Amino acid sequence: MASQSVLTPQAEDFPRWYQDVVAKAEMADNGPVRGTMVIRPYGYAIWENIQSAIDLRIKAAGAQNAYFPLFIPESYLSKEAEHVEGFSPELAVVTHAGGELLAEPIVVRPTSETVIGEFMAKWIQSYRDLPLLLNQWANVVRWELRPRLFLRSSEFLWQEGHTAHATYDDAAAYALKIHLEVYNSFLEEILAVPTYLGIKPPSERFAGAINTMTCEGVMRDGKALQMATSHELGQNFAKAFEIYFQNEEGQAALCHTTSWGASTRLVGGLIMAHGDDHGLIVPPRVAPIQVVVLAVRDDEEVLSACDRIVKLLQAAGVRVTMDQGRGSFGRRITDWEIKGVPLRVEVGPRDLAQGVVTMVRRDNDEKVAITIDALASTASSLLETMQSDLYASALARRDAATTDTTTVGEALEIAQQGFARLPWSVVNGEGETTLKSQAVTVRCLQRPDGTMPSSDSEPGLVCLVAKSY
RNA sequence: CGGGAAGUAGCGCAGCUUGGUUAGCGCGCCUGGUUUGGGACCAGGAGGCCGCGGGUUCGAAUCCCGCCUUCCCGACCA
Repeated sequence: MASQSVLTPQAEDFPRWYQDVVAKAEMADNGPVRGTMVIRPYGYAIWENIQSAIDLRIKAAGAQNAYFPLFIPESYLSKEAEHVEGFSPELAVVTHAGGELLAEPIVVRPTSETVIGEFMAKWIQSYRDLPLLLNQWANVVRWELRPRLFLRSSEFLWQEGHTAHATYDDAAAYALKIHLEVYNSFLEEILAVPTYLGIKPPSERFAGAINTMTCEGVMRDGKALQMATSHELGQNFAKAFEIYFQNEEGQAALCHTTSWGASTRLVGGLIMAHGDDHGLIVPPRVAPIQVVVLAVRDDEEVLSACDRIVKLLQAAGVRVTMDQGRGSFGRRITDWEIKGVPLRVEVGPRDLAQGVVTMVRRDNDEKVAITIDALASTASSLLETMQSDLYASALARRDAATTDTTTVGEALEIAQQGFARLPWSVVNGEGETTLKSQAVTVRCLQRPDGTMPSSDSEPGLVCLVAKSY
């Protein structure tokens, strides 16, 4: 019997589909306070895999992990004018503690440029202390008016990097290095999500930055999702927090700082970039479970074969779990599909009689019979194939969702379903206002060949516009 | 934060208009049995401060007020 769908089909109602998947795949729940999120073990396991892949790259880029406090004096925020202006609407402020009204309110960090700036000033004495390359894994709070699990929650988890450099060039180069070697590398190689790399137009810049670089993902409904950002902060924060160093000539000089972050939003991006009507599709390299070994029936011969197979896969370094064969077969398949486990190994009497197992790919439902001898090597290579196939199909969708155009009017129409690419000179100014009035924004600026511009004033830039999450 | 809709068992819902036995149904869950190659079946069972607080009333899931939460559309954002 053909199963009726468990999830709302994407084409019928994409946001509903998203919520269904998050709930049914046991990724997350809403917390009791509006906008808060409970991340369930399966969702958290994915996040942990994301974390370790990003952390590895951050360390390779030379930054060190540290931890700064959740509570920030309100006065710190005010030290950088644009920064405080950008963040004050979404701040959570503690006014009472220990049963008393506080003399100075305490802000729950929305990001940590300010506290870290304060300590950079203290720690940096000479050019020999530079560059100072820090990162922290933390939770932050930004009061959200329209929350969505993983995509926008009032409290979320992220990594925020903060660096100080002696020169503008060094700072700009480092922010770009993070953008490419940490974020883009992670997105392509691990999350299998192709993005548009570019810089934000001035209107979309981080509050207090002189340049913001972005990785804009294309979701399956054609909307954009900012998946990671890297900022050049110039000397704005250095001035506000007096981050000076003594240069080789013995003179005092202001540092140039950067900051960059990626959050639990990546989990939402993964869901919306790869998922289909049957549920999640988790790329093998981030999948907490890469292979599920499914006993077709609950009998001794089948189960002991499954046991053997699990051990073979574990020995080959595959993250594998076993489904004991209780309950109906179809039901169990559906459940694993919703969770997006890349490979399913079905083991039943019919397979065993022929000395094989059936291996099924989650992304294209392709089934192959594999001898048990060849199982581990086939699984490993199929996982790698799937990883690159997922990237390739996401890339094909990205390109199919993008249309070149020349006018703001056309761009508006295209942006109802996807991305429009057009000259920045056409949009810059009034065009941007027109787009915004219909919830369409400039996601990023690029050179015509798709590479990163060095600034928004470079001539001949194109922009990508879309609706966004 | 503005406009709309909604909150009844884990999930989806009926009941509310017209207040009145013990608040129902489907799925899921538990027990036993039969099953098992794409959401199985039979029998039995557990599970409810009807979102929270107040009011009206002899009596409130039902009527009134306030708050909280969720969803959709905007403005703000990783």
